[in-house]
Amino acid sequence: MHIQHGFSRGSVKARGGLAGALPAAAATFYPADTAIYAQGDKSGALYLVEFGTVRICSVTADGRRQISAFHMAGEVFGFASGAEHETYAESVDGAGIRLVRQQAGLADPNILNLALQGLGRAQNHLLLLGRRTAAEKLAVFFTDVMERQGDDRHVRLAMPRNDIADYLGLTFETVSRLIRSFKDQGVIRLKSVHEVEILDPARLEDMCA
Amino acid sequence: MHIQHGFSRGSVKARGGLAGALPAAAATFYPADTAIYAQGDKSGALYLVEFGTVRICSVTADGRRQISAFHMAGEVFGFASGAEHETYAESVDGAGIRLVRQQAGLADPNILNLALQGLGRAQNHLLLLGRRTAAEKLAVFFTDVMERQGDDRHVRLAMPRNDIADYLGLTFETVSRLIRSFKDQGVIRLKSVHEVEILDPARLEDMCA
DNA sequence: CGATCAATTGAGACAAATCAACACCAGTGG
DNA sequence: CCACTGGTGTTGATTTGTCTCAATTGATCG
Repeated sequence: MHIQHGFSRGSVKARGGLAGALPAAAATFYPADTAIYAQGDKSGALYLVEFGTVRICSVTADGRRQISAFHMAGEVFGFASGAEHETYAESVDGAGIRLVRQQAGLADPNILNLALQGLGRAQNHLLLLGRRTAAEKLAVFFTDVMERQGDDRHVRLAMPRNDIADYLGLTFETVSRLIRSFKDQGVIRLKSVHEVEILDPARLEDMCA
Repeated sequence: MHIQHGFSRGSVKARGGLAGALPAAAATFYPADTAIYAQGDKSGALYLVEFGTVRICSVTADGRRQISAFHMAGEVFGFASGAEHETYAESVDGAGIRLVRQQAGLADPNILNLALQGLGRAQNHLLLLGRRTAAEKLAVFFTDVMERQGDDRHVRLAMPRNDIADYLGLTFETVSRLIRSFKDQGVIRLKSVHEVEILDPARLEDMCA
């Protein structure tokens, strides 16, 4: 399914301490829109994002998709409760992925912390999906990406509008309209389709409700 | 904040193998609508539901509430990523809670599995909140509770309509109307406000989409 | 420089929320 | 025993946020 390029890189950017003290391993480059693991694949392995962005997806029987998380440089993903993955993971934009652990197993408190971090984020996202308006959703999304990218003035959107929509529980048209609306209100400016400049961070904060 | 009754009970109903091999400890009874832990409380402890139902909640700044999970007999809750709880837990209907672990810590693969189970459920719920219609949400909810209660014909709703609504990302009026609609379609029957009989399980399954 | 896919924009439809009234208890006290 | 009361649930009328459908523009790439 996916093409594995023989790609390797020096050291992991230890962002946020997530990746601390994890063993080194070979890295793989996944071009845009290629699968990292599929639904039904044997679980156990954990992956570290070196660069690029990864999306974790679920789908309903009739094909509606929900993106449960985006993972960026320094973050670990691949957790599964059973023997098989119930979600699937894809590279969004071309991502370097390091295999961190073949058998997520016994006795690593580090792993537990990463799993709990994932759980915390998921709970936060439940609140967003269940109880926030479309505008609030987008404001929270921008704020979140901003913080994770470490720049409090710019947001680089690695993913297409459709992915943002599937992450926020909206349609891509609504996402597009909201971005327009933020622009009209002077909260943001579009440097390009994928580059957002935050003109009024305070106002953006307010919009998170 | 909460009244701790001196309550104790023999053995845990080991439903679904969740509670296997966890050490025994004192149990506490929490009357309906009392707090088990609050947002901001120090985290670390884990709790086992002996009987009754517990809700895990988050709230927005302006008070909108999302219930991220209900926990029933045999299930463990209390996981938190940081030093403090970002969610809060309350007894729904009067619940017996056993403290399972004071310091969720090092090297217990069992704990990791429980956390991963929680993560899996959360991801499932993200799909529900983000991509399912109101009717689908309720159908999934009934199905889920049915399975967890082990009776494929009856659902006992320990929680009020408002809690169901906050769990499914709806309003209680909509929940009420949907129940009515299910009844009109002959899918369910209300034995009482809190007791649902599934008349047509196959149809209910279909409604989950 | 077409061709293709992503993004934008508009008009209208619809699902669910909101606002509002009323019914149904269970508990309390007269 | 019955009226009273407050909470929970139901039902109705209406509004509204977001989706759907449709057309157009804009980017990207052989």
